[in-house]
This record gives sequence, structure tokens and C-alpha cells, in this order.
Amino acid sequence: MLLFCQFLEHKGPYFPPEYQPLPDNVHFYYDGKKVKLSLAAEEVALFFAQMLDHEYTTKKVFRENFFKDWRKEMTQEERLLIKDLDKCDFGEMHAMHTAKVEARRNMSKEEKQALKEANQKIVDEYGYCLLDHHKERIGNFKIEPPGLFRGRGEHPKQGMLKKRIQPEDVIINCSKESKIPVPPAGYHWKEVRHDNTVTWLASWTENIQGSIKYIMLNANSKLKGEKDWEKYEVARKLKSCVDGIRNQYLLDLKSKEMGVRQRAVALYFIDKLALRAGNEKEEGETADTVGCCSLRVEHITLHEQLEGSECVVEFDFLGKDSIRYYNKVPVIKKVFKNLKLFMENKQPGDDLFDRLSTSLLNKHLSSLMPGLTAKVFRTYNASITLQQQLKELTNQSDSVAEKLLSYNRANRAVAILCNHQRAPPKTFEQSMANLQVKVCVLVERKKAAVKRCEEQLLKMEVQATDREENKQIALGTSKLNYLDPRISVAWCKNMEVPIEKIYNKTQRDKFAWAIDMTEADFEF
DNA sequence: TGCTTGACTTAGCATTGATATT
DNA sequence: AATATCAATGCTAAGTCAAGCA
Repeated sequence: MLLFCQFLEHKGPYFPPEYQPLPDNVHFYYDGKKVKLSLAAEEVALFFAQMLDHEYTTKKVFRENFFKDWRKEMTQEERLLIKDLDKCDFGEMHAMHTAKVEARRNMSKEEKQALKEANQKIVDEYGYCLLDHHKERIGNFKIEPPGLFRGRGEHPKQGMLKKRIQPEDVIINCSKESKIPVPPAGYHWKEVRHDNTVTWLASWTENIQGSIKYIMLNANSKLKGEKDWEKYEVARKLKSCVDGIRNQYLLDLKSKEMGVRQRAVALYFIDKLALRAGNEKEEGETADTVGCCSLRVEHITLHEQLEGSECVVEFDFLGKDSIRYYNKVPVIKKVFKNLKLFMENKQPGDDLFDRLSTSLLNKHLSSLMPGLTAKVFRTYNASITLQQQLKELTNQSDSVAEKLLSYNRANRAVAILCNHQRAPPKTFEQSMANLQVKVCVLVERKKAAVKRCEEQLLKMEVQATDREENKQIALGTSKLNYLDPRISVAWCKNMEVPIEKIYNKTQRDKFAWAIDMTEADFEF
């Protein structure tokens, strides 16, 4: 058992303020008649009223879940009266909320400053802890406020009431010798324990899925930094043995044992496409999403020939966060043949890998290399791709702007590999057009000062290219979680690009360990 | 062995805040 | 000074994976 810390002391979590009843001039109406709701029912009604601008309040599942949970919060009398959500009029409540948002936006400088200072006070009081006698920032020191659960994708529990957490729900973890956090006046903690084998400071069980939520340290803490470093060291170790592992799974494709062949094909996908492991999920509890091991027959289509390539596998499935994975990939013949076999006599809804699970796969992987799991391949492939792309795309003689475009292109290659997507920014088309206009206007107007302008023009064009290429791609996730920061630090040193151009403040904080220790000759 | 639970990382979207533009 | 724009930060849902249990 690993001893994480000798001494942990903190103030306990920050609780969001209690619900304040509606002012007298704001009413709820049912079937055209004014109804004064009980405090509990009113609070939940307001959650719904606040979301009315969102499309999902029109969704059947959302509305049904909300109404069912709302009725649970009503008094008997209210329940008897309020039986149809369609007859509920939240108009005044919604208007009040909109007005509040507006008022907040129109606050004076002084009011905004006062608010900021009040928030900072909360951070100062609750945002830090003492770990092994060093002051460390806590990542999420606030208890999650109540509201309506949304979830991602077609979540069967969307609209359910996420309940308010009381101190009685919260377990505190701190050192025996430390000062015990004092619960809010009139309350007590569910439990105070002294477990130095875990890293969380407080926890509670959330009522939607029944899962545990934790209060933990910020990514810039020593503890998280060391863990992060370890993660990349494991990925680097994979680099030294990946050839052997690849040869092994290519051989396994011919195994007499069906389970071994399935494992080999799954590993081929995880390695080549950076798919996630794909644990089984409880049906009906979450949105229907899959990863590698949980792929179903309906998620792939085999093409003997497609667009000039042979043995093409067409993937189409919803992955983590219900993000669609769509890809057409030529594969080697042995993989193709195996896939055909795995799909024989199966229904679309059947598991593609019926003899394989993530635990089986990971057990196999850890026998090949200590610490090796499916997700290490994602880290390894992401980092090695960045390094190789940087080498390929950048020249010492490029301008800083060009170098940055190259860096972002390398970063983008990784994001595409890992399928990190985002919704195109809402104002994308417009802002893109504006940028193009600016490029034109700039050329028009500044012909006289061509030389100075050309630099600016180039920079803007580079920016335009960058943004166009970035339309659907989220770079942050790979930068923060998959790319060994030392690759980027070394690149900056070599290319004489300031580190601030690549990493913002948060990222520099998180990767302080790498910025400090990395030399220009670092090799992943 | 398979299933459940707990602890932790990864992830996209919403909000905030800094900067550029009008 | 007001407004538009976009990057940074905050939030918390949704994954991964190992350990404990039946």
C-alpha cells in the first residue's frame, strides 16, 4: 500500500448558499391560476424555469424525469393539484432569472470589484490545504450545488433532480494530528476519517448515479505533478517495448483460440486508432456509448474495397461524452478476416468481441510490461505523434508565427488521432468572414507600408488557417492529458519559441515540473 | 472468475475575464 | 466607454482500472 501523505489539513468544503424564496411579485401559475408553492417545490421549479432557454427542456425524457422528481418535492396538496407539466407556467420565474442575469451583466465596476473580492475571500479560506506541511491549492473545494441533471447525449436520467448536499452527507478525510474541519453551524459531518492511502479531502455520494464525488488537489500540486510525471514515464517505457508487443499481437491474430484473436484485434485498434478501452456499462443508467472492447457488430461495416483501398473497416459509434467516432480505416488482411469471423451469425446489437473484456485485456497487457494498460497506448501514441510531427513540420529558419502554426498543426494531428472534438463555435462563420475581410482591408489600405504590413498579414493568415483547421478540434485535452510536456518544452528551447506561446498560465503551472527539468535534447 | 465499488483521470461545455474594436 | 471576441478557467460528467467481494 502506497503512503500518499504524512500530513493533511484543510478547512472542509465550501457549501453553496441556501435557497432564497421568490420575491412577492414573482408567481407560478398552474392551469392559469396563481399558486403559492412550498419552499422545496419552489426551489426545484426555479431550476426548471432557469433552463427554459435550453432546447433540452422540450425533450420528452427530460420533462418526464424532471416532473417525476419535482412531484417528490411537493406537499401532498401540491401533488394533488399539479399533475401536468404542460399546464405549468414558469414565465414570471424565467423572466426574473433573465433579469437577474442582465442586472449582473450591468453591474458597475465597483460592484463587480466587490463581488470579485468576495469570491477571492472564499478561495483564500477554502481553496487551500496543507499537505506534508506545504500549502497546496485544492482543485474543487466547492460542494456541487443542486440543480437538474443534464448528462451528455441521450442520457436516460436527464432532467432528474440533483439534490442539495448537506454536511451530513459529507465524509471528511484528514490527518489524525490535524485540526478537524468545523462543520457549518448546527450541522455535523457524516464521518471524519484519517485515511492516508487516498488523496481526497472530502467526499459525498451523488443521488443520480449513486457514485462518489471527491474534493481533491489542483493539478499544479506536487502530488498530482508526480503522478502525471509517472504516467508519461510509463508511456515512454512502452516506447522501448512497443515493437515486441506489436509483433506479439500480430502473431496472436493467427491463434487457435478465439479469445486470443479477439484480444489481438482489439489491441490492433487501440494501438492504431487510439481507441479507449471500452468498459461495459450498465444499460439504462447512462447514455449508450462504447469503446474498443464494448464495440457492437452494428458499429462497424466491412468493405473489401472502398475508395481505392482494400480491407477497409468503417467505424461509426458514439464514444465518451457521446462524441461520434467516424472513420474509414484500411486494415491488414488478417484483421479483416478475423472481423468477418467475429461478426458471423451475430445480430447488430451483439458484442463484436464476445470473448473479451477490458480486465482480460489489461491483465494481458500488464503481463507484457509492468503498468501497461489500454490507456497507456493513447498516451504513448499521442506523445510520439506530437514529437514526430514537430520534427517534420518545423524549421529553425521559420518565423515565430510560422513555428506556432506548425506546433498547432502537430497538436491538431494528435487531437484528430484521439478524436477530441468540439461543437464548431457558434459565431464561427461570421468571425471567419470578418477575419477574411480584415485581411483584405489590410492589404487595401496599407499598400504604402507593404513591408511592415506583410508580417501582420502573414500572422493573420496564419491565424486564419489555424482557426479553420481548428474548427472541430479541441486541442486542450491532448495538451493537458496526453502529450508529454517535455516534448513541447524541448521544442521551444530548440526553436527559440517562448514557452508562454505554447502554454498558458494554468498549463505552465501544471507542467512546472517539466519546464524546470527539461533540456533541449530531451527525447520522448 | 465475474461483478461491484472506490479512486482517480479525462473530457466537453458554460462562464468569466482580458483584450481588441467601435 | 461600450461592445464584441476569444482564450482561460470553472464545473462536473464520463471515462479507466484495480481491489475487494461473492
